[in-house]
Amino acid sequence: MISSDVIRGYNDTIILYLLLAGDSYGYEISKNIRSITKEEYVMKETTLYSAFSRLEKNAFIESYFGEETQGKRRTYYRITEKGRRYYKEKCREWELTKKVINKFIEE
Amino acid sequence: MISSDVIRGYNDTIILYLLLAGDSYGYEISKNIRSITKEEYVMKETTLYSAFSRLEKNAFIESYFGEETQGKRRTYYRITEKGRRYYKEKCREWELTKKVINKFIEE
DNA sequence: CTGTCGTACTTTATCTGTCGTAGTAATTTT
DNA sequence: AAAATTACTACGACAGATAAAGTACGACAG
Repeated sequence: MISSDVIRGYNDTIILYLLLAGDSYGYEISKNIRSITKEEYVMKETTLYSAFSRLEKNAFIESYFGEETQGKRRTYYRITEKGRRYYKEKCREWELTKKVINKFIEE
Repeated sequence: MISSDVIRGYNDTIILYLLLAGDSYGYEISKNIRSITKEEYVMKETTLYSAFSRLEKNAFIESYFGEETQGKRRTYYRITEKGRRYYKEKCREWELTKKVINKFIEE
């Protein structure tokens, strides 16, 4: 099991990555994370939705309502230019973080 | 700069790693982290000392007073068997975490 | 036609770890 | 004599994760 304290700080990055491939909404993103990681990481609902509002507040994503005429209305999210830049920054940071933590890990 | 949210959850592991090499105390551990990471990661004092008390509460480390006859008295820490097991567990977790996060990172 | 399951999301409240600020205390360097 | 270094403690604030519960709609089984 992966402790949430580790991925904390990368949940936003994970969401942005999935939005790079196209607009999406909560439930779909959640399912994509599960399938991509083969259930090794499952983002909790509340974590996901609170990440959305944080990302939107920071203008890394924008939201709009879907056109579904049936079922519950979806809130779609689109990554912004600022979001793309942030994502790239986090990718660079990740490479550094890996190097740093690796120094304290024995295989 | 490495954001603390990323390493959060590995601070304990970093401390345990350094204690594997022998008993030590706050200030020394702090300096060792700086030098090992070439200042790329600097653990804040308060973070460090609060990690000590958490680790001790969980019986991953034990403390004892140093014998210095001068200077401020040091609190030394020793890793326990339970601490060693926890450390190994975190190492395995780290390998999995790397794999998971890497799936969402573009170089 | 009722209950359950799957989809999709919201609200509230709590917990944990980090960190800013400040203070204590002794020694060493300038 | 002042400033820097060593070594640690106390307090309070904050952010992100999460548990629990609820809302809302459609589909499908019995």
